[in-house]
Amino acid sequence: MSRISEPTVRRLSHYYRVLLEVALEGRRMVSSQMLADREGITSAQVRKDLSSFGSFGRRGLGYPIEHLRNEIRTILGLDRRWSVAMVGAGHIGSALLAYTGFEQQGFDIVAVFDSEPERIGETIDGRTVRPASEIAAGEGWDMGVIATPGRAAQEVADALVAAGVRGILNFAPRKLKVPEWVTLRTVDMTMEFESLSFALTQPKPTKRRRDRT
Amino acid sequence: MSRISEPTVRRLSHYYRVLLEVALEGRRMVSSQMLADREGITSAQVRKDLSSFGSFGRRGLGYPIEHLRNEIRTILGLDRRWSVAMVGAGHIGSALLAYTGFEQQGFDIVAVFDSEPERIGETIDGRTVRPASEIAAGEGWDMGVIATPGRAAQEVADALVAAGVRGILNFAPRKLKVPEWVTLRTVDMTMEFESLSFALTQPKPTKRRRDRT
DNA sequence: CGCGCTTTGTGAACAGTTTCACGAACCCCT
DNA sequence: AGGGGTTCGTGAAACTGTTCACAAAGCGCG
Repeated sequence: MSRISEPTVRRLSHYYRVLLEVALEGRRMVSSQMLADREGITSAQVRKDLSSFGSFGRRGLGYPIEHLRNEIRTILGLDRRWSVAMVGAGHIGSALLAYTGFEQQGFDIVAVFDSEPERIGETIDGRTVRPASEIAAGEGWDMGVIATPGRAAQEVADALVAAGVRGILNFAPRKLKVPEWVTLRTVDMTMEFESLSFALTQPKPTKRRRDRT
Repeated sequence: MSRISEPTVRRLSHYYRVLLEVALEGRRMVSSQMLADREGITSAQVRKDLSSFGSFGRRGLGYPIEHLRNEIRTILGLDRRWSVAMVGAGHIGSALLAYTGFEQQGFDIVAVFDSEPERIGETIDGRTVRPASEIAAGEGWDMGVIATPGRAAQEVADALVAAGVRGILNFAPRKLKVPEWVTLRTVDMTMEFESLSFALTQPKPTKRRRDRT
């Protein structure tokens, strides 16, 4: 019942998906061992994670899939819808807009902005691209996604903060500064490549830790 | 001079970029404090990171930018080119193909595969899309990128392993199993959204740790 | 009902990472 | 050449996260 750590949260996302899978297989209960196997982690880890927000399992039986899934949904805040502003309608932005998975999870991308004059007014997957200057006015978005080139990222982040978002997902290869009440997550694909490059460069088959995701 | 930990490697990527920035500002030396400020971390962290692969700094002066940058380039394996196979020519795959930043860092996406018959033969940014069945034959790629729907991901990963890649960057929202000699990195955007959603759901302004990237 | 089997929940040990704190090295100025 | 100011390198301490190991709970079956 203690604080839920960041690594635990990330694993909860996985459990949430695996639980759907095993539910579809017709099961009602699932053991920590089975979850662990599908995740490539230890069963102790699973139990510790799940125990951090309550005792749902039954000894000798495992965890009730439906109930556990509902709990996780609540913990992760997936029992509501989130309104999201997307900034940057270039390659990455469009790709994200086209992906329907976010909407299925409750993330509605309700506005799209770009600073390229020629893209303004264009329609992408049903949303009209608007000028970046309109961001700061804000329309009650919960989160913003930054999919612009690196040089514009900080400026956009500032505008999103001004617009009142409380969370930002940044795909630009830049460290951004945001006030402490705004949560920032950065996905830096170049860094991922470099991390791979490092691992492949290591002379010894370096004690290669399991994928940290 | 000890082992370089994964968190350190990720920060090295950042230092590498920041070093370019400060070099362009005309400096020759940079202090751990200055690097730390731009990264939003502590100077002690920077020194620990850099000391893990040698002593390059000069007390009282800081680190020589050019030299340090070259060191990091070597450590990260960015002093050579890597050949990369991309699997999945959908939205995400195309977006990655269109991004020129990877090539600039030494990552050459030299082949593109897809399983959709209608996409085979299509040309995306100069590369012709080939059928996924040809992956396993392999052409000496160093790495593979998986940008397919989740259900196809494991199959693709197996093919890439058969093709002899030693690193895989996975964008599909799935845990993949690969042999221990293959390094796997997963970028799961849905999980990033869920992690944000969790942070925004927390009642208290939870002790919100700085962006871990 | 009692025994054997399974599986949870958790304190304790362990491992890995970050921060602290301070001696040593180095520059610059007088 | 000496003193003051800066900054590195690094052992030690603090912290965070993972794994271990085992008592307790619960089922099924004879």
